[in-house]
Amino acid sequence: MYTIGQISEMFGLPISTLRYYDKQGLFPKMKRVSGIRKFSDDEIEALRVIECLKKSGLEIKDIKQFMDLCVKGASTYPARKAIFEKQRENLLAEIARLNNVLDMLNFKCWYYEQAICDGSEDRVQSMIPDKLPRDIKIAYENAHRD
Amino acid sequence: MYTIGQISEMFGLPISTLRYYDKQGLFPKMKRVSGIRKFSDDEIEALRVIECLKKSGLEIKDIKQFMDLCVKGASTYPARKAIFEKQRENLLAEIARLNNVLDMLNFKCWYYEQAICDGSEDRVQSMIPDKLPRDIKIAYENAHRD
DNA sequence: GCTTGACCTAAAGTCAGGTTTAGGTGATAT
DNA sequence: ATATCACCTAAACCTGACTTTAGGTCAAGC
Repeated sequence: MYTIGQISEMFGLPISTLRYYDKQGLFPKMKRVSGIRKFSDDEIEALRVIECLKKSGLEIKDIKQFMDLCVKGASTYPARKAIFEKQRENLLAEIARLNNVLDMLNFKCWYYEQAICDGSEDRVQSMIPDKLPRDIKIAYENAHRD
Repeated sequence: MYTIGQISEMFGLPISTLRYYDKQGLFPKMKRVSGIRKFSDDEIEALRVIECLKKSGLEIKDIKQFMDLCVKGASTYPARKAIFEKQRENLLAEIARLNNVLDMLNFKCWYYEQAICDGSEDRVQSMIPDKLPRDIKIAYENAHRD
């Protein structure tokens, strides 16, 4: 059993954040002794899950939903799996999007490199979109595909 | 020359957003005729750049900085290139992070699949971390690497 | 007996990136 | 001449995830 201050140290999270998470219902099993929060192994595990789910882009209210499912036992395994599967779909789409953005940035870096060489954007502008070098053209096309 | 309503249609952006961008200084060259904004090709190009830079995760104030560089002419090509290069570094790091998160989600999906089969988490818990199947173990390790 | 330190609460504040509201101007249509 | 429409402004409001503030409890040390 740990106090909020000890948990704050352990996870490198401000005490105010831990109290905020508690208020949002992220520690549904947490006990108190004369008003003071007692963090047990359950809450430590919950915090690890919270950090994971936050990294994956889930909102607090969705994390709460997951925590509530956890309390309800084995019958909620499918629902919990569904949350992770949906988030995996979201993440795959996001990674694909970011790879297109990366191509846009690659194109822009190349563009300004040419402009710096030439002292103007005229030549490089005139190359868009058909006279670009092959790999740059591919990046340009990826960047402008939605 | 277009009105704010026409541009709103063209880009599918609310008028309020265009006014907000203007207020943030994202159209440094924009003209007005008796108080009314006139969007020219310059502003249309600016909007395309804004959408690109926003997709890449840049904040409004950084986009403003870029727009201000554009106004200052060819001497700012290196500074503009630097902005894109820095953002490319950020994005590469973000994509790498998201790939680790993806491994975490893959692991969690597998975990609950096993738990659903077994009707409990006992067996799958006991496999962590050394008795996991090879590809799951790799996902688990990637997910827990920072 | 009083200060310090760790805990507690409710409520207000912060930040980004907008959106909404309330009120105003000027051209066109009935 | 009056209603409507597209534009304008400043300022308030919104959301999410916290953080800060102001005030309160309680045990330990001097």
